[in-house]
Amino acid sequence: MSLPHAILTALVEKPSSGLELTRRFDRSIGYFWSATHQQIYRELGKLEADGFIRTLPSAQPARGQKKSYEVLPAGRAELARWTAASQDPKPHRDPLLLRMRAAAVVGTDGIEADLRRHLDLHRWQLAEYEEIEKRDFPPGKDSSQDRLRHLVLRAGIDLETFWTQWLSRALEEFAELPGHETA
Amino acid sequence: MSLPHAILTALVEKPSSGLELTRRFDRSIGYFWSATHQQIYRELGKLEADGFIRTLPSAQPARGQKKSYEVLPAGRAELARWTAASQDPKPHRDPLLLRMRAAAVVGTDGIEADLRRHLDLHRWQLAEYEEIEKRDFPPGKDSSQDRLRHLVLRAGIDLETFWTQWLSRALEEFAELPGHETA
DNA sequence: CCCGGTTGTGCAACTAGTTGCATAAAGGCT
DNA sequence: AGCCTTTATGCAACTAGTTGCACAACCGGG
Repeated sequence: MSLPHAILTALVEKPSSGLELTRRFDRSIGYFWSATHQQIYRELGKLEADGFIRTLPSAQPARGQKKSYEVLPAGRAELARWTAASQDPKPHRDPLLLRMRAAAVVGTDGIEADLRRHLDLHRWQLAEYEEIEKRDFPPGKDSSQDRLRHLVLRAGIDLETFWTQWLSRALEEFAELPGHETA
Repeated sequence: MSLPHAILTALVEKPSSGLELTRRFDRSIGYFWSATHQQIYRELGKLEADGFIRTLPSAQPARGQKKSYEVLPAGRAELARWTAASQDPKPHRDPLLLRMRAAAVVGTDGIEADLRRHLDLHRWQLAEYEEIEKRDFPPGKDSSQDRLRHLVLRAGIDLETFWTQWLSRALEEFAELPGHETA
């Protein structure tokens, strides 16, 4: 049940319309909580019905018209409650590790190319994160808010670093496996 | 669509009943692809209907009776196909990072205790993985299968190591935040 | 011998997330 | 004016996963 809170967080940071939220999810919050525009619109409806957000008075509500939302005090309170509440970590689900395990029993034929592709994607994501770090967190920018946000970004950077290293290692390992095509 | 393949992998490794599979998921495959017994039973039914697995002839099928399954050639072929097929990485979803970001806007009150709890859980999991590594992958055990399985376990170890480090750092960071209770 | 706990299998309802498509206004182009 | 693309919002159907419960056989103790 995190999507409504992801949206509340985004809206507290800055009131937005559904599409603006969708774009912001693609760029920043979506790095650790992705959502499609359909999910977002549906959830905005629920949040409004619950009295957590409201449409900004200025905009007239018509289909195809921009409709911006802002967080109400009740929404902020709910967000604070959820943030402080204890939550059990959900078990991981990683198809790539699963495939590696499957490869151990049915053979590694064909998986290598995809591993390379994933490696490229993770390298690309890592570069993007490092770009953001350089841009948004230059030395000196260390208010409480900045420090916390930087911490979150660091998690992203470290995770991508892990994946690039792990995938590199996996590919090296493959190269040493008997029956490997060295051409 | 990974659960059926997770089950096929487990069954290729060793034919099992639904409950045995459930237990094995709790111990090993579940570390990166968790599943409840209900999911497993449902999926076993589908896999049987698809002709990928069959019940071992010996057992008589009655409710409350053990019913073991084994993988048929078609199942093995499907597993090989899936393993080799290219798959796009699914976007992450991490509630803890989301909460940290929310904490940046609504304050860190109350989240610290849960962070400590998570740190303990990750430390515990890390210790378990290291135990398994010592037990199952002593030096010298390095057939192709062992190397691949070890690689998967290494991913688990490295990820837990990352989380323990990140959480420790987050807690240090908190201690330096203005308004932090030092008692 | 029957009663309660454990083992094993399973259904049904619910929740969350994804996919595909529909609708509407606005702006440019000819 | 008519048409095409882009921006913006939204519904409906589907898929995957979770939760709660039910049922059946077996096994031990009083």
